[in-house]
Amino acid sequence: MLNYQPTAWLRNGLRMTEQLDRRQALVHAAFSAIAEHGFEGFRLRPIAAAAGIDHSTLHHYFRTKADLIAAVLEHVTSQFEATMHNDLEPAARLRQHLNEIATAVVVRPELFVVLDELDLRARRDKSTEVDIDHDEQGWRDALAAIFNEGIEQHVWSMNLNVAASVELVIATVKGIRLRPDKAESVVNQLCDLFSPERLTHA
Amino acid sequence: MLNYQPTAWLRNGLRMTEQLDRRQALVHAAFSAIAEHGFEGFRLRPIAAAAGIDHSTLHHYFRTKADLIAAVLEHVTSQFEATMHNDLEPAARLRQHLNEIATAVVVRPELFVVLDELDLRARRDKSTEVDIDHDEQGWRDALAAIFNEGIEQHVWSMNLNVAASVELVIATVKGIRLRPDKAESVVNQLCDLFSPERLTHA
Amino acid sequence: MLNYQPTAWLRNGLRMTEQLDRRQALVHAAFSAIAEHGFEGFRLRPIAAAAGIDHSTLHHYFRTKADLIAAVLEHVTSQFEATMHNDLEPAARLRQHLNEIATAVVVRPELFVVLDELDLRARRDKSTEVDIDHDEQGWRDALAAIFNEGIEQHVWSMNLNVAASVELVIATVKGIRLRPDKAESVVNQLCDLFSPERLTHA
Amino acid sequence: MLNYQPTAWLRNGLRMTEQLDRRQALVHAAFSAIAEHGFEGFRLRPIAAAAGIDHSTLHHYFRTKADLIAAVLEHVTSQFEATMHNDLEPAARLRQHLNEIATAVVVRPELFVVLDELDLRARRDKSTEVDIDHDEQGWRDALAAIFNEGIEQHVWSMNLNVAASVELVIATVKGIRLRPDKAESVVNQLCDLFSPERLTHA
DNA sequence: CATGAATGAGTTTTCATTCAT
DNA sequence: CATGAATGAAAACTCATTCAT
Repeated sequence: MLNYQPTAWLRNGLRMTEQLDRRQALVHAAFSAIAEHGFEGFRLRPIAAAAGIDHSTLHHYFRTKADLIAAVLEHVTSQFEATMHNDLEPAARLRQHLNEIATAVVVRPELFVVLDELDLRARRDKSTEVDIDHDEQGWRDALAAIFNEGIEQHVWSMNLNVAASVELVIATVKGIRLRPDKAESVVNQLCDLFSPERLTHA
Repeated sequence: MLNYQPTAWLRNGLRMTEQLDRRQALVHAAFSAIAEHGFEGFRLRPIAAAAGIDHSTLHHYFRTKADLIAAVLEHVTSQFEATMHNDLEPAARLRQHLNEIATAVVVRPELFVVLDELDLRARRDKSTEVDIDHDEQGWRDALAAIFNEGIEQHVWSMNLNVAASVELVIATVKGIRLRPDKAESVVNQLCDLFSPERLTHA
Repeated sequence: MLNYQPTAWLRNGLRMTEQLDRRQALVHAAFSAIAEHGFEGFRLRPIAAAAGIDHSTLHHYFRTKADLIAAVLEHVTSQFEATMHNDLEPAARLRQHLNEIATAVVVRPELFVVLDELDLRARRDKSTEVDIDHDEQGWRDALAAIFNEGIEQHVWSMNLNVAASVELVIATVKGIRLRPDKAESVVNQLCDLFSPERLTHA
Repeated sequence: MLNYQPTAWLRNGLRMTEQLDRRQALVHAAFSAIAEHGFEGFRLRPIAAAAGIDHSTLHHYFRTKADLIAAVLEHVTSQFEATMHNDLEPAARLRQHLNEIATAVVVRPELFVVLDELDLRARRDKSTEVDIDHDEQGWRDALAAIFNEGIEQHVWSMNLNVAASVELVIATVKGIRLRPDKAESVVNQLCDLFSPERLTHA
């Protein structure tokens, strides 16, 4: 049961499309181009054209191609200020969080496509790696908090390997990013496996 | 508990580096180049140079860049004739299979890096998509067989969503592909969640 | 009796060689190259070099080779805004017109060489064909006007096949284009055959 | 009234298609390729393929591309051993000859297309020029004979400029080569202009 | 005679970037 | 800010030709 009401982080994304200055227009055009053609086919001229300016003018806003890519990366990570619902109990919070992600994968697939391109790129580009890692750490911490709290509240057994569970969630989300049609069922299956009724009895 | 003894499929892969003709040399060079620089920086001249031939001779073996990429794709997928241990009981088979993958991610990370590049590329290139999908379907079927057999043998509850479980496993593996250091703990955590002692009591 | 005073259309052509901007310089260089080596040996690099620019800069002015050829074609056809001397009586007008062409063949043979190359090329290139045909139609009409007027004024017999005569003139001119040394005598011979004193008595 | 019965020279051409050895097959393939794509697009590989051999084997038969072209030229000129009907009176002979050419232009247009390509090429290639000129000289002589005989027999006035008339005929034929649909009416018009009834009275 | 492999010089075209205006 | 012009390095690909087998 996907919730098509975009959450805070998605509204944030949509709001950006209004009142954007030229710099933002370029970042958006670049973002879309990467989503569509990947970095392999990422060229500056079409970006400038999409923003309605000459391709040499683009260099006024971004000195080099790398600078533009950095801006796109920043744009993408800024979209992931996910809202954790701290009022919910841990298991529900995990489910809610994963469902929001699944929804986002369906509603804004390009965001995840570009993220994947950046993830792959991070292997060759240190600065990309740093930014991505920083962003990911926040997520990692939030997930760890859920599990730790759950263990504290005896929702989950003390034997639960928190670090491994966090990485499992992250890996699953990353693996499902490019398959929107399967996102919902996969996160549900994962939540079911983490379901307290089952695990606490173990 | 990583098993550093490469399995059949990995030995196969390693054996390939000996006694290779020119065509294979080119595929290998291309494979390595993609592993290192991704498709973004994938150029033909260095490939030819690495194989010790003139760049125009490369076109004697592969008419176009796309042809070479197709050969790389084939090379990569041919490495994944994973051995399923059908003698083991389902849960152990799943664990064994995932452990082998985790091992492979550590031992031959480039294989998974290139696979990831191809996965991303498949979004823009139909023929890549077809080949990848075909390959993935075999995997999907093998995993489904594990779960179905497990349910039949009452290892897992009849309520287990087989399709979703299969996709969860696949997503997890894909998500962990680029993080070798976390591969083992993540697959173990996933296997634990699928562990019969827990699920059958639910 | 060649008249070496270039007519309006030739002067126009000669004037073009002064004060030309880069685009024109490229068209001129291309024109000369085609005149000298034909399309068979027509390469872009020497054109750029002749215009004193890098060969990549050429693409700034003409996106493709075909674009440059189109510009050459336009340049060539623009040289043929032949002046018909409507004040003369039909037979004299025909003679005058053909003499001007004969003169031009001698004075600017390259123009006719390139035209011939384009004529042959038109067989394989639709857009070239369209432009050439359009240009030729103007000529055809002007010639038809001469003959029709001549018949009206009883200079020529009503039995004169106008269409065939027009085509005969055109064919003759085309056939003589590459033989400047024979141009004068051929057009004179043709005019003599069309000479009224002879034909009206028939 | 075109005569669609091929004359000796055409039958000759058709006979060639039977019992041809590999060398001839290559020449034929080259001829067709030039007819279709001109020298601009004339490549050896497709020729070899059309003859069913490897492209390097082609060099066994023709050391260089130029050698193959020379063979094509020879093939083409060999097709023009036009039969002059010396039994006819001069004017009829001219008409008969031109009609045969007009027919040929319609029946075997490729022959004339290639001839035109060669004509243009002769401007840059001395050996082509020599062969073409030699061939043309035979034609020139035959035409001159017609006119001279005609003058002798008082068919045409002594004032007729034989050389100019010969060139006029040649120019007309060359000019009409690429326009088969107009060939008949043009040669008829030319013959009419040379018609004795008219000219002798002048 | 036939071929597959190899080459080297060359083709058009692209693209990020710079710079003068 | 904005642009058109220019560049240089490089891209993929082509092709006539040679040579060993």
